[in-house]
Amino acid sequence: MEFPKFFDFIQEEKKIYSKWEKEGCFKPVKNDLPYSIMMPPPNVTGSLHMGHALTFTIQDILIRFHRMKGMEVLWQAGTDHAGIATQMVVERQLSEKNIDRKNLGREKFIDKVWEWKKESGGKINNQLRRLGASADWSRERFTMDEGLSKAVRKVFVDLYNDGIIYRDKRLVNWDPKLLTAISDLEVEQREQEGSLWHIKYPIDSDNFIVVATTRPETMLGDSAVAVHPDDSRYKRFIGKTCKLPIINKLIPIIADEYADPEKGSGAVKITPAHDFNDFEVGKRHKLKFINIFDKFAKINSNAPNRFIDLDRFAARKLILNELKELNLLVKEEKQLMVLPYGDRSGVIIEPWLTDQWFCNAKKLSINPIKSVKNGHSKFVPKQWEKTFFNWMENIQPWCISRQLWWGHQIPVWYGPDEKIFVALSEGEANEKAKIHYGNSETLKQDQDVLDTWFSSALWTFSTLDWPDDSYELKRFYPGNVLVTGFDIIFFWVARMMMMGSYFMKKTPFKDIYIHPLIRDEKGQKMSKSKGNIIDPLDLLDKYGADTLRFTLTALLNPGRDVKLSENRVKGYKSFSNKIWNAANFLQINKSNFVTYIDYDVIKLDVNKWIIKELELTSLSVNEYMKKYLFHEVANTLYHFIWHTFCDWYIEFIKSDFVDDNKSSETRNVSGWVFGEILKLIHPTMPFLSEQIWQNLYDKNNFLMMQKFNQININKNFNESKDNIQKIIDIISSVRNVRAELKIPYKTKINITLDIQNEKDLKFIQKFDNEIIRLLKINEINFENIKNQKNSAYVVLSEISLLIPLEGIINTNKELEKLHKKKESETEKFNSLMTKIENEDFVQKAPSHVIDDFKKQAYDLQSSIEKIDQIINTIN
RNA sequence: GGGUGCGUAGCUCAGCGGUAGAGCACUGCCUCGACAUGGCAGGGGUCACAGGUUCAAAUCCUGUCGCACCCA
Repeated sequence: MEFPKFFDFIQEEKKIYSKWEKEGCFKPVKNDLPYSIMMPPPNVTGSLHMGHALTFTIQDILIRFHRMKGMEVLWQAGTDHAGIATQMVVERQLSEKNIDRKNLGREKFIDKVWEWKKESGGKINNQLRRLGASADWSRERFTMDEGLSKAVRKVFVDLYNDGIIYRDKRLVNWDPKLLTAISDLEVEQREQEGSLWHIKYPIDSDNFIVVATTRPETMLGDSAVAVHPDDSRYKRFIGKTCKLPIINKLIPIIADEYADPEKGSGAVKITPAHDFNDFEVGKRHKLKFINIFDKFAKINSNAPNRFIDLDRFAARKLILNELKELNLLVKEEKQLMVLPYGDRSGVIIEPWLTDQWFCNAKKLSINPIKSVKNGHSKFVPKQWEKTFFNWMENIQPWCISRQLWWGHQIPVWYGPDEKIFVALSEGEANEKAKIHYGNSETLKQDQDVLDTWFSSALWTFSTLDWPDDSYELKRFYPGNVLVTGFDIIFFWVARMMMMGSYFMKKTPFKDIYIHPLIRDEKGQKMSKSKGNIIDPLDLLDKYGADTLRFTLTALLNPGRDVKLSENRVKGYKSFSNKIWNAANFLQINKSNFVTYIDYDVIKLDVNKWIIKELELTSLSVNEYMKKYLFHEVANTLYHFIWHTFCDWYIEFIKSDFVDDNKSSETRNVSGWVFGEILKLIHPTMPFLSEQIWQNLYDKNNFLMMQKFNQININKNFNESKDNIQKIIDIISSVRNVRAELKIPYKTKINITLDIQNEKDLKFIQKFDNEIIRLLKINEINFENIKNQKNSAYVVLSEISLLIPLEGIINTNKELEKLHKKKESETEKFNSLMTKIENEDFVQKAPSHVIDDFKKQAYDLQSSIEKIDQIINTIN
């Protein structure tokens, strides 16, 4: 068979993926042990970025790995409906056709959104396919699906009946552009330069109090001035009133610890309806809540006429001008401050007093906190627990209503007298109303929708058909692990844990693996404005999915951000190529691509050795997978495949293929070991490995559906492993001498090996042909090293090696080297001996350390003695 | 201001009580029938600094300096 020179990933990846999908490889296969990951649903408007590439690569590695361990694996896929983002996208499209959402009406608008979704929503799912994600697309869910919507309504009704959801008038983060409340998490705190204005509030004809504020326009809604109770400057004013300029009404001067004597003037104006801190102060002191903004953040009719309808920034200008004229503006200080911006709209968020639906997150947080504390849910790395506890223990009421059209309309109906009916359906609400009023009344459903995260929080069980009882629900809840970046610990982990533990009585995942963020090569966050974005689709085109996946995996060490540069990806491209070429080599040499071998019939040491190394590698990979140490998985495989298998094993066996006594065993072992390599690398490099498997092993059965072999060597292959290591050491040291002395390979040399140990001698003699071939030397003499001038010497612990260099090289240099080596070994030996002779050490150190030190000292001593002998023979 | 990490080879980082490792980069040699996206070999580090604990510290503790991120 003609083996293509390169893996044509552009052509093959697509073909392989669609074969997998067509054959149903991504669906769970019934088995004893379930394994499930609930894919955190990407936003339906989203498109693949580097963060997605990382998080879904990790998930796919875990999924493929456990599938190949023979578990019943479900990777639940889907997207969320992204209320604000989607509504914005569709609105923008409509406005291009000069259509206003409001003219269209709610129903028609929602139809438009569904149309959009059908055409261009969820393109990220196809991008995930390109990455190789083996999610069960046949079970794909969308948070607006009927089933999931049913779950949303049930959760709302239950939580309302349990008193956890309630209606309240509170300050919310109001987005005056999108005209909706948004959550704390959708508010971005941006640092920028601003001003602190000091303003006089007159007390009487002689006295005034200076307040400092960054938002003078809000003084239209001031209801007090607060000072610290212990602030001696202001103590005498507490309980008095001052005149609020411009409005010209009297407001009280109150004592409250919220006023910070160090900050500004120490006196602070209190605007309870427009600041979160002032809101609390206002409640404590029973102040008036004066709302001065409308929903566009323009001044409303609670302010004097000339301000009405002014935008907040225009109002600020006017107020400052008037204060200046009144001579009440003391000074303006420039300072750095942090302002809240809506992450979708990009405008400054306004704390605004409105009626909203809230969820008592405090109550819901109790069980998740418990289950992390008692270990039912574990954070990996553990340190993230602290962040989680910190957030959960200070959790605020969760505002769940949004003033949007796209989303789950709140299942609440109002009677003519505003009486609330909470029900699973309109019909049920009507029935309740009939009972309440005694006759049919027209009800009006709440116009608001629920926060997207309200439905996403149910993802771990709503996708498994809850509230219906299904096989999948019983089988795959709770999931094994949640994989996510730390930036959404709060979005995902916290909310899903709250809802999961409330409705399913168990937290939704056993492990919570938090991975780092991807940054550019300088460690900067990738962002459009910085122009440092690396597009994963671009990398997929240039290097293929396997290489991108392997790169991400190799760079993924816990606790540190991933600094990615295209050069790193380029580097790992060579690794893909190496694997491809190893396959090519084995194929040329007619390896048997078998999937079973009998360890008991293996005789050759190289074969025992490589199987032993494979076993060790496989054990490490399993250990590292269990601990989510993906960089170790990648490094272990990289080292084993490239250095152990390709650099040494393949080099060793080249001669076996032409040796009738050895070729048959080696063809079996090389083929089998390589198949196991393909299995081990498959979770990280699924396409390349599958392609080689299809070409060489089994056209009819996919690699991705194979099971790992339990490599359980009943015979002891350790001896071969140690012996082959000796051969490797001999070869390396001769190469070293050759390179150091610059002896070209054209110059043929001989070597002499002086091996005292009979067993070693016999073993190494068996390998003389391999050594001669790999070193390109003439011959090996096995004899005691005698006095011989003009030679190079190497001392391995129990083997001495001599290279006669008569006429080839000047040996003075060699002598120098030997002296240097003796010096350094003597130094090491002495430092060991001081330790061994130290009584404290002998008494306190564990015995295995002492033994180890003694052995090291012994080895050094015999090595030094040998060096001495050789030096003597030369002299 | 509060919190969480991090300062180890030129770069990116492992190691986290027993005397320093990897990948890349660099240097030299090599077209030898798998692979130049390659092979062989090599140079390079008082493990930020200062104290302390210990028989033993890159590793644990305290402090200092520097950097990053999160929350006010």
